[in-house]
Amino acid sequence: MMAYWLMKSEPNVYSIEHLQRDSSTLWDGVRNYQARNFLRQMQVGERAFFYHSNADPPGIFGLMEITKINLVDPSQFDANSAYYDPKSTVDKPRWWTVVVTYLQTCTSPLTLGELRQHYEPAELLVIRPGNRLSVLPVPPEIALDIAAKTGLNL
DNA sequence: GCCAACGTTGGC
DNA sequence: GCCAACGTTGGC
Repeated sequence: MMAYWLMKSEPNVYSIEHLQRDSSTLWDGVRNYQARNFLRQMQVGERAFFYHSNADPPGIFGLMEITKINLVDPSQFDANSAYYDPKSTVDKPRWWTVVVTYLQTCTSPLTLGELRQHYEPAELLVIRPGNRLSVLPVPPEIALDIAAKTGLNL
């Protein structure tokens, strides 16, 4: 079944504009087991909303496609990386990720405040108070509704 | 296995 | 910059 996702990035580190310029990128650095488990569920061709976190305003700014899956995140082995994990080994990696490809930038972004107005925290995990996951599923009905509101073609 | 201390996330 | 929420670590 086709699933929809939401993936967070801080725009001063890596924004939807960066992804548009790069076309594709390896989504590395996720170091939370629950988020990693969602990454491992992703299938080629699925869509993910690009969410700007720690931003003004925070919200959904674009759309991308999952183009490569089940990749070992190389930054876990790189002692010079901020994402280095000394407990991870090449034989037993802990962290996997995907490659995402740019599809679209929102004609009108959906801010966190607007998401809170339209949806329920029980349905849309990103608006749950205290939520800290950087990779989250979005129920298909909500994904379609978000696409309609933001001018994105799923 | 418990839990206090600590670190990180991310909205405001 | 503050701080609440939450995950992880490590002593016991």
